[in-house]
Amino acid sequence: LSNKNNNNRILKVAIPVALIDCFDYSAVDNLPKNPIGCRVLVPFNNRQLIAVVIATSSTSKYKDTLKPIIKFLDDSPFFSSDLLKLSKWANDYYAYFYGMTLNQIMPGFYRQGKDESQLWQTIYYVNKTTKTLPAKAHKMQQVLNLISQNPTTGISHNNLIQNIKSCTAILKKLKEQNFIKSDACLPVIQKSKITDFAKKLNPEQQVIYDNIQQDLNNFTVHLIDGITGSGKTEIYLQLIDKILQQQKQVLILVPEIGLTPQLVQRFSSRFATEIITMHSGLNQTIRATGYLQTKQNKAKIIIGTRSAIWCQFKNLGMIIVDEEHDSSFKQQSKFLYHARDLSVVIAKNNNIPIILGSATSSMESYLNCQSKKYNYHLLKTRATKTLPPRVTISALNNLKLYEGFASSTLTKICEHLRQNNQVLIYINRRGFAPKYMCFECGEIKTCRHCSATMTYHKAINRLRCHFCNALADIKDICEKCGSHNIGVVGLGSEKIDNVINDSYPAYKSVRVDRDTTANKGQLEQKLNQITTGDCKILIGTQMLAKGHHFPKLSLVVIMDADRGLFGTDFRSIEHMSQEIIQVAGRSGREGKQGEVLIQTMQPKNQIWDQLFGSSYFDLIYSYIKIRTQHSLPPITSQILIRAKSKNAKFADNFLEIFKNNIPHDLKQQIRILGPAPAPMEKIANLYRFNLVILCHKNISLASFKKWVLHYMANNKYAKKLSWSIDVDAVNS
DNA sequence: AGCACGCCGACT
DNA sequence: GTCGGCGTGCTC
Repeated sequence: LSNKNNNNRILKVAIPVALIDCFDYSAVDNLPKNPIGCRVLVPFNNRQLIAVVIATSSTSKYKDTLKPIIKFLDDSPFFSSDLLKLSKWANDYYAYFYGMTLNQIMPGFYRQGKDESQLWQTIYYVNKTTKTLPAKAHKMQQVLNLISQNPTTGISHNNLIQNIKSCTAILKKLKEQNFIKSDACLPVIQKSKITDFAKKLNPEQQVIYDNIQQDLNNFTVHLIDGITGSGKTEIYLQLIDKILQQQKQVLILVPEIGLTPQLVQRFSSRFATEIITMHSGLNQTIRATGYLQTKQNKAKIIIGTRSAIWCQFKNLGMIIVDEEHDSSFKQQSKFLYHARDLSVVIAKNNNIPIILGSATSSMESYLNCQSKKYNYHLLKTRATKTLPPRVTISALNNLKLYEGFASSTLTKICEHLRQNNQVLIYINRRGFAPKYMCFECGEIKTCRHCSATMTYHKAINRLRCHFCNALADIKDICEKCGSHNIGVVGLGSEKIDNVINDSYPAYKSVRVDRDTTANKGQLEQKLNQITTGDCKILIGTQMLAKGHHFPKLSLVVIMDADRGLFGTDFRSIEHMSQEIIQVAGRSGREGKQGEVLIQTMQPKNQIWDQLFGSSYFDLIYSYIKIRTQHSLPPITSQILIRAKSKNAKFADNFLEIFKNNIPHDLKQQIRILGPAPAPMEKIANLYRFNLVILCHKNISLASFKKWVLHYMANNKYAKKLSWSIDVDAVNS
């Protein structure tokens, strides 16, 4: 083995720079037994960078100019061959630079060159000894007693200093005098305790469970299309149980873990096993520890957000992607991967089942079911025997509104509150009012840096841009025409909150939006207030629409359902449908039938019938027809090429020249739209332009992507603006 | 990507 | 005379 290594002393490494080729270096000292996948520190230009060995070789075309590496950072591969294979595939599919891809998927802790020894904890154990401590050594005795309480497992340093302040010196003394010994190891995951038991599945759930359960040892993709409250999670839980019995690991992906503490709680109350969470809210050390625990097969259930797919599983048995339609599975910067789609690749590589679940499944998944790539499972009754909510379409036409509310809406809210139920008022817009307008000349205050109107925030009595966060002072005179007839237009969550407090002073309300709920602690506290029934009226933006479970909620009011009906993006009608179905699903659980009230200026629009009169599948099917007519995704594959620059013309020209440079043979297979300004043309002083590439689904774009990457890496204008290649973009 | 080098204009 | 703007080239 070492002979073989000696003949392959040239290392091909992937370096985190925007360059396509890997770089060759010579290795001086002994190589690790298996160098491929190890991190190395290399000299690069005038810098030192952390790179990853992806191959060894006996030759290099840079033979004469090879530099030696500085050192190996691992003595065994940090990246398994499985992860190298997956990341290479993802890198090529999403058209990125491999060195940067590897850098991105590495936990921050390891990206900084640290290694696992820095994650170890010191554990103290008692030594069997006949010696006794001096009678006066109270603190020593106290520390020793605490350590003695855990004779077999020992007690960690961290745990000790939490219990007894500043005992480091004492510990040292105890160790010197042989009263205790210490050992270093990874933190142990506390097994969760079972406090909740499996519920009997209803016939519909049972059929799905049986179907999936009969083939748990092969690659299969299942879509569970189940309305809110239909009991998808119970099916997941019972399937997970099966996988755990096989001693295998389970990965559960959720859109935003910080927003769903209830979900983690639900999982940990059902299994006596090692459960960890993986998301960006954790600090680097905790995250790296979880990563290692997963790699060592010590973590059995991994609940995480999109980045959790880059964990190295030892014995993965199943993947679950909850709320699979959610666009937060798509990374929006740098390496633009889709965690749901890559999960399917991971399942395939591991020959294991994967379950996608949602009440508002994505078009992509429906299409894959239609083409029999995925297995389709429908859950159409609520598991708790609660009737689906009663839906009222409330026409606002020609009505005199009270601060955005129809009087019938206010009456309805009263009715529900009197019955001691909770009411949710959904307004997908934060701030007090989205516009500040001159009623004389119609001038609307826009952001200096963005092509957006500024939102009035009453709490600070200033205008704020929701795209770049810029602030502006209120002027009581129009800058354009000098009129004093100037003020706010439209509704935001802050205003609704004010109106509700004035209208229903007897009932406590809570507002959940990014302005009032900046950190996770606040959200959890507010969710608690809601669950205990302390608050009667909930006012919220999207934050409240996702995945939460409010047992006492009986009425959902959707203030402004028309927004999104005529969006610029071809996906906006789909997103609006998902949003309304998701928020409507919050009402009526635990046996009570809920009610949903939709305020609209378009009561005759057929969308309301489609949304609530038929299945979500039928609705999506009607959208699919439209996409088919226009050859839009997901009927076709799409690549979005973005360019942004301080100079609008420059970004526009850049894409135009790019378009004209596409080789003829590659042009044959694609359709090009644009370049055109992005829907939000200017954000933070940068002008954004898009070029859309569309292509028939069964034509490979691999060579096109490769060409684009080469073009960008070698084009001198590409360095003067910021560009991205977004494969399967979820927004424009 | 990120950094050095080098060329040019505008300040002490 | 020098500071710093950014255009260009290079990385095994």
